[in-house]
Amino acid sequence: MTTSADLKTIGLKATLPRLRILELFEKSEVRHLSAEDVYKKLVEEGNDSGLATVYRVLTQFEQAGLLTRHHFEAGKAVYELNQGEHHDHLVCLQCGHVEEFYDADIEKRQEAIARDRGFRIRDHSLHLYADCARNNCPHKGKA
Amino acid sequence: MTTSADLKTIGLKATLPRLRILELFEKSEVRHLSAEDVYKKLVEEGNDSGLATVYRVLTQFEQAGLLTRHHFEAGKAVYELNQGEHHDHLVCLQCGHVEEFYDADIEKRQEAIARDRGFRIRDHSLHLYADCARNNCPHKGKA
DNA sequence: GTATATGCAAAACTTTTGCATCCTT
DNA sequence: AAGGATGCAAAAGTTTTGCATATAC
Repeated sequence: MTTSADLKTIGLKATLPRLRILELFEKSEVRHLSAEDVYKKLVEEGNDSGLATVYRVLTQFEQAGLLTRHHFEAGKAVYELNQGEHHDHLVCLQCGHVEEFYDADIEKRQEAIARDRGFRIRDHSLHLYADCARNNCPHKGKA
Repeated sequence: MTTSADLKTIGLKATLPRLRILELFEKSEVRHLSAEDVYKKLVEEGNDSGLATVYRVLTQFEQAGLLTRHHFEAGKAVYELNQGEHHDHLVCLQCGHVEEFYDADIEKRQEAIARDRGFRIRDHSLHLYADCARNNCPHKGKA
């Protein structure tokens, strides 16, 4: 749980929109949310909120390291709570479900590849796009 | 080199815009081009071209397997010629230069990870974002 | 009280679509 | 000749920005 103090620590005033957006990510079952997703949820909850503020807050949170931004294959960005542990993404093309994974071997190879070429990795993204199951997508039919 | 015949093979008429765009990718030093990049180059060359056509053609070429689309971290898509050999990308955050690489170990691990979870990989993207060298970016200073 | 943040509306960008005209086959 | 392709303009979708008002400290 993130508190007002945490926001101040990163140099941001603990305003209502910021607290609400953070809480939303912390309580959401769906980890990856777009600006539009966040905006809609805020509106559903009542209390007015502006889409522009959502974009501004998401950007600030990303710069502060609270959220991580991804682009996947769609034309818009999605954000997820940054909980320290790095992971990559396995995205089902059929139902859109996202699973996360971490593989130490892959991480090591990436480091080695960059080092061999004289690069220092700052960030990376690995997305596997796949079909999760035949007709009955376990995440679609939730069976 | 791609010819009119190749376009017909994939069910597309060999029109001037399509031939010009394909040639552009084949002759370009920069492998990754956005729709806007392509459009500008066509305009520079003379002969009128519409941005809408560029988008349509790029999409068709991608569906036909001639081009591959990537999203990197910017808000727009870039395309590159699909020359058969799969590869991943190492992008320099300082100078924007893109190097390509292929690592069999990583490919194998990806397959294994997806298989373990019951997924079948259709596509994937691995992007390493890094700094290529200290001040004198080899690709910036071309030294 | 002051500086910062918000909300609204307008703008900037990327991409898509409708439609009359043009070009390839 | 016929159907698909193009170009223009308008629209749709995402993200940014200007500015007056409201809020946190």
